[in-house]
Amino acid sequence: MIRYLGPLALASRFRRLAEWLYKDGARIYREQSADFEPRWFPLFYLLKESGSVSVTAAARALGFSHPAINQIAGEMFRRGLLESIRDKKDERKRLLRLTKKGKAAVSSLEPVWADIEAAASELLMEAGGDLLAAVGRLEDALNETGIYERVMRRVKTRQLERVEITDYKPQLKRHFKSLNLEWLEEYHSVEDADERLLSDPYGKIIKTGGFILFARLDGKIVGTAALLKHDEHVYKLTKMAVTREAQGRQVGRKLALAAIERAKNVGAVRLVLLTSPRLTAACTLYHSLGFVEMSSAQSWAAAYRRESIPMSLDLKRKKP
Amino acid sequence: MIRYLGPLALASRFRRLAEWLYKDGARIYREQSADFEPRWFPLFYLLKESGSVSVTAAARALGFSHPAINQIAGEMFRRGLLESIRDKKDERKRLLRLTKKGKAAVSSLEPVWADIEAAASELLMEAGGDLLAAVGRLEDALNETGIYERVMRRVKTRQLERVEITDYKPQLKRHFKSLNLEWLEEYHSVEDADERLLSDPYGKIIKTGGFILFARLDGKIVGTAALLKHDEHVYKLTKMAVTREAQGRQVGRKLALAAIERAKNVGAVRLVLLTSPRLTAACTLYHSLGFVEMSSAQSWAAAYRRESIPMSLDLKRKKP
DNA sequence: TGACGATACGTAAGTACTTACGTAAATTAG
DNA sequence: CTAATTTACGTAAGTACTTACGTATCGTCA
Repeated sequence: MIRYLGPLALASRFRRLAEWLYKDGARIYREQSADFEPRWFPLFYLLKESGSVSVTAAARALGFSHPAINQIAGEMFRRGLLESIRDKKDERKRLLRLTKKGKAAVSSLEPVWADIEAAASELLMEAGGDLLAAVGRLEDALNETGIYERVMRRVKTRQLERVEITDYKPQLKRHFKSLNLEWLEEYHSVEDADERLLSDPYGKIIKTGGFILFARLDGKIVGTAALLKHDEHVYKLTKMAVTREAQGRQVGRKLALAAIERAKNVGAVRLVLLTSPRLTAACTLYHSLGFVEMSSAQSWAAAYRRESIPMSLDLKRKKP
Repeated sequence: MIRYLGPLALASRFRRLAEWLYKDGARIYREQSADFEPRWFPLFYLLKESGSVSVTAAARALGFSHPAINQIAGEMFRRGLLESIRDKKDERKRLLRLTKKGKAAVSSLEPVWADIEAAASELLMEAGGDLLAAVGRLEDALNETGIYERVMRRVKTRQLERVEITDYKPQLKRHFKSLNLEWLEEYHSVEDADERLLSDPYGKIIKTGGFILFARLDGKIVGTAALLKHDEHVYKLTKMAVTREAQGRQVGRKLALAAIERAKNVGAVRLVLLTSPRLTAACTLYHSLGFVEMSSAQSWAAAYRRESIPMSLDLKRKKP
């Protein structure tokens, strides 16, 4: 039985429950020789209570898409239960309301509705645990944070844990160059300044008091990042590159987190970087880590045309 | 909000919950660049656990229709995740099982499943009230007695209450004849014996110690039944007729119940009747009231060819 | 053993929604 | 006051199932 699959199969079970309820509802109306479909009920009830409602207003109120309301309204119109008039104040709107026949149908349907309601209540009582309230709370919880966000949070921490960070070693030098070239070739042209720096990472970065970090995933080097020493208190995060296949696996985040940690450990109070608004993923990452854009202060400004947004992170302040 | 509609809109709410879960599931797999649909999960999981399963066996196990399994299996086959072989022992059966690629996919999917499961558990925890168990009990309750049966039970008692029973009065004489003629003309030809009895109900039925009852629905006479006195202890229920428009509204049941009550009150110990197997609704009614078929005892046997099944109710015995 | 209903499967079409997209009216921006 | 954007609605097509139905194979009973 599907029940053993636990929460994973909840969706299927909910769907099946809905189907049972609909099917039995249809059978009940048919047996009562009432020309009425269970799926009409929400709109029918809304119109009974509210008088006249526009298509999208009904959709919002009932939690359906507007074409669904359109289709249901169409069927009810064909049965003569519903009519529509253009809204005088807003010619786009079509106000739906029950016809005389529709209102008459209410009184013959109401006892059946009452019976269905009573039967459903009995059923919920048997199920116990105040199912209705629990479902309400489930909807609230989902509204606040969807399944997607909840799962992704877990996926990301798991991925983050899979990434290993290692320091610069001479035999990793080639990766520093190749990863950055891969990135440069995709987004820009490779310039002389790039070429010089990438060919001598030790001399240009580490010897001047900076650091180079590498990220390893499943034993393979998939990303790198450099910390360039600007002065005693300020380091610059630069030359961050993650290979295409490993993107979206939190490699960049792990590198950035490691860089921040390292900067703190060597007594830095501020971390700066340059990025481009075109690199939305990077910008989102930096923002989420606490970096803020610096509108002024161009003293250490762009060495390359492509880098247009300077960002800065205060290492002394706690994260909000 | 739809929530105000209470249990009546439960079906819609379940459906929407299912949709949310599916949609977010799809998004998660997509983002993980896993070529996997949430709807495959139940079959995939079943095959992972059970090795190889036939189409209908899978459908039964998962609670889907077999075409659903067929379609899902088709998609998984096209992706190379699933293969099928004919069952050697039963050439009709097609055994589904995961391919090498499918089994390989399991290991990459399992961590994601674990994350989804954890997120779902968290969600259920937030919803509280042990929703999963409550849903299980709801399914059990529905399996035992469907919504349809539960509602119809209520509908029927309500309808039963709406029917009023009155005794014979001269001004109702014409209804006794017209109701029975309507019935006779639909199911048989009208014979002389019918004609004579229907034209003189007082003389033929009441003067000989019997009774005639009428059923009134919304002020209109819609049904009738007669109790013919056979001897001091045995009465015969006959000439039961309900007009077409009022059928299915418990008029016959109310008449029969009133007749039983009346027979008891005048000291009868047994009620007999003749019916035809063709009249399934009538047979069901009589059975449900406790009448049993008499295979022997033809002493008071059929006066009319059309009535072939004699039935009898012991008025002294309590209902089982 | 040969006709018979039962079972397994495939295919087609229906259902109750959805997303996607196009048009017209209303609102806002410049 | 015109242009651009937003909103309301209708239509088309997709989705994830279902029911309905046709065909092939299987047990079984006279």
